[in-house]
Amino acid sequence: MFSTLAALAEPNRFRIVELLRSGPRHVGEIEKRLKLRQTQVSKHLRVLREAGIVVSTVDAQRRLYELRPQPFRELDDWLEGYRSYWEARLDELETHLDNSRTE
Amino acid sequence: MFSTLAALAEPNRFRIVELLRSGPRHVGEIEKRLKLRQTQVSKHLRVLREAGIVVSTVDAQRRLYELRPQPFRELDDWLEGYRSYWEARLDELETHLDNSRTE
DNA sequence: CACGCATATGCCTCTACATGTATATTAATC
DNA sequence: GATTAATATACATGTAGAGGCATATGCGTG
Repeated sequence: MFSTLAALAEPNRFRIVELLRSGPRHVGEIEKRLKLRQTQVSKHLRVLREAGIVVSTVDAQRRLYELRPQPFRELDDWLEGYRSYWEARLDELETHLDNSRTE
Repeated sequence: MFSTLAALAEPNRFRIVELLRSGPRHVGEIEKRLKLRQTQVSKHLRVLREAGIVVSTVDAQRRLYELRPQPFRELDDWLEGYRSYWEARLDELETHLDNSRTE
């Protein structure tokens, strides 16, 4: 869970994930689309791979990267525990806090 | 969104959030329950506060910290965009990837 | 108003990580 | 088999962040 969150917390990795949502991509595609250096892309993909967020499949001399659903499911499962919490407060719109808020 | 993810990616902050899920707590309570130093707790709470994950209300010389629902809703909304993605693959169980997986 | 309790902040250190540059690896092509 | 394309890795550098320690701030109580 931590590795998932940490991986997604980095802006460029987040962009990569968002791009991969539209379908698998080669490293070179990611590089061009997001205007990143090749080494940056490879390194970020490594972090994403080690976090289980993507998998790569060999495609000739290139590699195709693709999202794995599992970490997203896990995140969703974790959030599930908070859903009751925030849904209970939907109507309040947090106005009861705005009065005495510190910041 | 990044500040939310970054805040949650830190293990001790994650524990604080998990603790607060059961209800608002004072700093001292968090300190004892999670066996952290007071300054650690205060600093982590600051990060969580700046990320909009918690709010503090003054309670005499103490401060009561409480979760805000909004960041969780935002995370959920973001995940929503991936739900169709992973639900489409629920049946496959990713077996089609295990064959050629690189790692 | 002096003291004590609860919490926040400043400073220091250490480690982790993001980037850049150079180079290694692997596969396709001639 | 030498060359080129696609990707990965090693090394160096800068910077942000987490923890520890000391101290400041704020509030209540005597």
